[in-house]
This record gives sequence, structure tokens and C-alpha cells, in this order.
Amino acid sequence: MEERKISRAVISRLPRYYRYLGDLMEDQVERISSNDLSKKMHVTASQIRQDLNNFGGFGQQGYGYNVKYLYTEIGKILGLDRSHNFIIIGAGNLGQALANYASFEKGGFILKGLFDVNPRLEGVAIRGIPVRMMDELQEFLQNNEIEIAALTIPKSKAKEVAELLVDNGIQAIWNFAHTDLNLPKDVIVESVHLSDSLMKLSYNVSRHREEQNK
Amino acid sequence: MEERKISRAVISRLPRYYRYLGDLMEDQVERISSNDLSKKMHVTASQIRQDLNNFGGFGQQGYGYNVKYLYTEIGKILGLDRSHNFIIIGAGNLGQALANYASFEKGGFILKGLFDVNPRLEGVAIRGIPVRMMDELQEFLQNNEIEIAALTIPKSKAKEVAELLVDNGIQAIWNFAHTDLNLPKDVIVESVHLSDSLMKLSYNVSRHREEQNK
DNA sequence: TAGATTGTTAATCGATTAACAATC
DNA sequence: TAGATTGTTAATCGATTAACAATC
Repeated sequence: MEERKISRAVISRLPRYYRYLGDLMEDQVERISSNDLSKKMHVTASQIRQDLNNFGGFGQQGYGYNVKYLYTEIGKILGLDRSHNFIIIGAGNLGQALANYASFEKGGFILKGLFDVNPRLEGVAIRGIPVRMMDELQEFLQNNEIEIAALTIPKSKAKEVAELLVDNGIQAIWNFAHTDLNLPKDVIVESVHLSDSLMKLSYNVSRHREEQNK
Repeated sequence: MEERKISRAVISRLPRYYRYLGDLMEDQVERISSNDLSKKMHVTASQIRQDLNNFGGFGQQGYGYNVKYLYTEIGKILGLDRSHNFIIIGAGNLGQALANYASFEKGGFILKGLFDVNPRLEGVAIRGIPVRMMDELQEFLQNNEIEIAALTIPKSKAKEVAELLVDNGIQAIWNFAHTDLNLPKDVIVESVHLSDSLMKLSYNVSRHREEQNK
């Protein structure tokens, strides 16, 4: 069984393919060639074909790709064909924003709990899920099969909470705290560093400005 | 004047360096070698030196890098040494989360306005900024020097609103809508696709699971 | 069958790492 | 001065693009 190692670059493009294929489905498009898709997505057709062939031959010579089929297959690759129970740690603005994000359910992400340290939030329900206090977290994790935890708490608490989560069997952390988590390598960490993103924007604005002042 | 083209990969690492240097400053560390930093950040020392040398020689042989100086310099490169007026379009959960994100001010990002279509939000103030209705947007942009707009609105409205923003002089868009914006190339777009990020997480969880079942 | 388009190999390009002379 | 560590060139590695034979 050959273990083909898929590069990070390829993986990070998969959700984008999925998104475009979803749009095509909405537009009732039945088939698309790598060439037509490449024009829409502003990437090379060659890259599309290379990327997809990491996972199998989804197309057909002379025809292209069946949109619905490819969409489903990429969904499977991304693990969207099964459900993922998740909790949110930190029921502040960002935590609530994520909790309210209904579309996650389409990808099989089921919100099972919300936790916070703020007693004023205790029992407040978001999409029917009550906010629980942090001291209930450990027991909750032991009684529920939770796969993913979204961490929307301040940097200062992130490490400690992450370790508690890992000790109680969490497999993956969606990290919004402004710090990198150094966890055992069998724990999956996907970080969203909003301030990093804003700085990149700022860098580009500054460069652009300089160019105009020449 | 040689125009050295900085690669996207390098730029996206700058905020991370900035973050680590900030942490070192908090810990009263005065100097650091590329080697020591490389261990902290889990990258190669070579990469650190290469990255920094795109922008100038910030270190000193036999000494390393002065933490405070390097922090300041990277801040300048990222454009954090001047202020950036920004507005948020879409005052839902995510928009409010961003608005409440005080730390942005440290990087010079000044929230000047919040806009939404929901009349129930009209006048509601977040950090002292009242939510305005979308029909006031155009006039607001003409009377205020706004550089950046954060777009936290549904995909279906994103294109239209983005174009309105661009027509009224917005230079950069921080895009949270689940769609790519195809705007004139002098407009800077930085997208945060939360669902893409979650799918990457899901992919890795699924792969990891498969490996365990072997 | 002829035309279209994939899957895949080969060529190119760019980014990362290694090595080391320069120098503090 | 000797030791440390940078800045920078060269070597390696990996990712992207081009090309084309296979095939629907």
C-alpha cells in the first residue's frame, strides 16, 4: 500500500476547489474541464490536474470532470462525509460568532458545548446550546465524544486550556488564540491568527502606497 | 534602486516573527541569535536569516539580533508604525467580534465605522462606534479617510458591496465572506476563509484516524 | 473516427537549507 | 585575539508548469 505523502500546499487548496465546485453545482453546471476551472479560479489547469491526481483519477479524457461527483469526492477527502462533534472554549464575541455559524453543520460539524469562565454567561444559550462554566469541562469531555475544540480565549490561558483538552482526549484544536500551541504531534492544530492576517494586509497596503509615491 | 521582490512565503512569516519578538520583549530578553530563535519557532536558523535579509541587515556578527530593535523594524516593514483607519461592513457576531478586538489598536488599526443592513442594529454602539445603515456608507467614505474595510457579510452580498467600496476609494479589503473577490489588481484583498480552515482541520483529523486504524 | 481532455512524465522555477567567509 | 554569529553564496529540495501520450 503506497503511502503517498500529500503536500500541505495541495491540502490547503482542496477547500477552495470544494467551494468552486459547490458554486458550479448551484449554477447547475454538470461538467467542467480543468481548463475552464483554471480560468475561473485563476490557477493553472496543470495544477488542478496534478492536485486532483494525488487522490485519484476523477476525470475522464475528452469529457472533463463531473461537477457533482468531484464535489462529493473532495468532500470525502476532506472528511465532510461524516460528523465531527466539537465544542467552543470561550463564549465571547468570536466564540459566539462561530457558534452561530450555521453553515458548519453542512460540513458535519456539530456544536455540542460552549464553555467560558465568565459567570454572567452561565446558562445563556446560543443556538440551543447553553454556555457552561470551565470547571465542568473535564467531566463533559469524559461523557461526550468530542473530536474538535475551537479555542477562542486569550493567549494567556491558551496553553493551559489546550493541555487540559489534550489530556482529556481532544484530537484537534482550532486555535484562535494569538499564540502557537506546542502540543504532542498526534494532536492536530489548525490556527487562525487574525492579527497575522491583518498585518499581511497592512504590509501590502504599505508597499502599495510606496509604489504610488514614486 | 533595485526593486527586490519579496515572496509571499516570506511576508506571511513576518507577523509570526513579530509575535515571537514581542513575547521575547515581554520576557525582558535583550538579544537573540537566529539559532536560539529557530529553536523556539521550530524553523531553521537559515530561514530566519534569509527572511530578515530581504529587508536589511538587522543583526550583528558575534552578537545576534537586538530584540527590541528587530521588533521595531519588522513593525515598520509591516506598516504598524502608522495608523490605518478601517471600517467593518456587517455588524453581526463576527463583525462585533472584530470591533471589540482592542489589540488591533496596538497595530495602528483605528475603527472608524460599523455598517449593517439590519435596522435593529442602527445606532447600537460598539466600543463607542454606532452601527450605521448601509445607505450611509457611500457618503461616509467620501467624508472620511478610510483605508481598509473588513467584510463580514454573507457571500451573496460580498461582490456587490466590495465593488461599492472600491468605487469609493477603499484601498484594501479584509474579506471574511466565503467567496473570492475579483477586484482590480490595485486593491489589496486579504481573505480569511474560516470554513476553509476548518476543512483543513477536518482533513487532517480524518487522515490521522485512518492511520490509527491500521 | 476525430476532437477533446485527462493523467502523468519531464522541465522549470522558486523556496529552503547548508555552508562558510566576513566581521563584530 | 578567539569565539560567536551574521550575511550571503551555493546546493538541495520541492512545487509548479509545460508537454504529450493515452484514452474517452
